[in-house]
Amino acid sequence: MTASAPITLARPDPADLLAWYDRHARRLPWRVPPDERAVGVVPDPYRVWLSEIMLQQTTVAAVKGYFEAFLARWPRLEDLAAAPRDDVMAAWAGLGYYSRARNLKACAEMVAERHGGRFPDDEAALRALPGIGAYTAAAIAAIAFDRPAVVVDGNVERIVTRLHAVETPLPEAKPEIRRLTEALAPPTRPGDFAQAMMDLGATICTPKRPACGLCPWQGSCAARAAGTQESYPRKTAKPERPVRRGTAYVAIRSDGAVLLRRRPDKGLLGGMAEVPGTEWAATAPPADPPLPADWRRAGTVEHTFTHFHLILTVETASVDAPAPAGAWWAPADGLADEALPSLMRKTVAAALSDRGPAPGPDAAPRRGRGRPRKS
DNA sequence: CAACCGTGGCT
DNA sequence: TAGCCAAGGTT
Repeated sequence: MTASAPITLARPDPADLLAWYDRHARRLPWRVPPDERAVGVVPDPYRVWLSEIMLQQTTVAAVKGYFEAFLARWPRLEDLAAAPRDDVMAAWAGLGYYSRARNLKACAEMVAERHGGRFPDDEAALRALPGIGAYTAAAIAAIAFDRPAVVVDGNVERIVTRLHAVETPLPEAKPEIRRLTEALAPPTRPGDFAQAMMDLGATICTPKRPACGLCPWQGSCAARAAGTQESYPRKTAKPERPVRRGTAYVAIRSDGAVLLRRRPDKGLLGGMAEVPGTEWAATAPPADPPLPADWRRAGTVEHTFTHFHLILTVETASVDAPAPAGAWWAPADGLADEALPSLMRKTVAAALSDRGPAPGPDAAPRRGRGRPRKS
């Protein structure tokens, strides 16, 4: 339900937003800016798709380096389709939500084989590809092909619930928000309109302390009129995160190599590499070292996932033995090329730093993204 | 359909 | 600084 707005509140005009976008569009590596688009420059669907997958639940700041690294290494869709899956997983390491990387690879292969290397331009066909849901299908259709698709993401939800002071909490409010967005969308420039909404949400209509004084719709916003903009969108309370505990074993060979294994494809960190360890449970599981050795405690690593907090006891030992079945020794200078998620990088770093002063090139705490280097 | 699935930037 | 939370998808 929507609060009744004062009659002095003008209806938000999409033309005002597009005019704002023409002047303030962010320049992003995957974007064709409005002045170029107006002159007939068309976006590369491969880049639009790659950026949209990376941007799912992920900030622009975190994506930029990865996007550029992927594009440099796999400039075209066929390159990505032909790449070894482990290379793609390793390049994705640190970005999170690793099913995206698995689906990215599967999608590239599917488009290469079943669509002749060209992305389809309609929502239904896009929606059928792995890793592409309702939002991403609409975003690619609108941005890459300028098709009149209605794009509803977190930015749009925030903007629209503020404009109309929608009292229904998310996710209940989604159908209502979609109707309001459809009513708002202009018949022209669907790609620019979608990107304008995202830029507005990212730079003006921010979750906290929105810059309403700079907003092209400041005279049309019910929440702004009431001074309650920060309270939208309403959300149902999130459950608190339980704690899980486990032990990780960092075996270090005399040449510095580290023992790794692969996690199963499904579930948490699926398809990624890890050091051997116990299960993670509410009560610490019993010790289960991968090899007989003189294990000693190297420290503790804490890591917060989306739905639980992990406290990992790190044990380490010097081991010179063949790798157990299913595991392998990763050379010390090759760890950067392994598909190690951030948790496991922290875990290995804890063991190496405990091991004493032999600070490798990256024993120091990483600032910014430590991951996306070259290759 | 609610639960599951990561991480780092920013306040 | 400790939370908060981001251009969602899949099952």
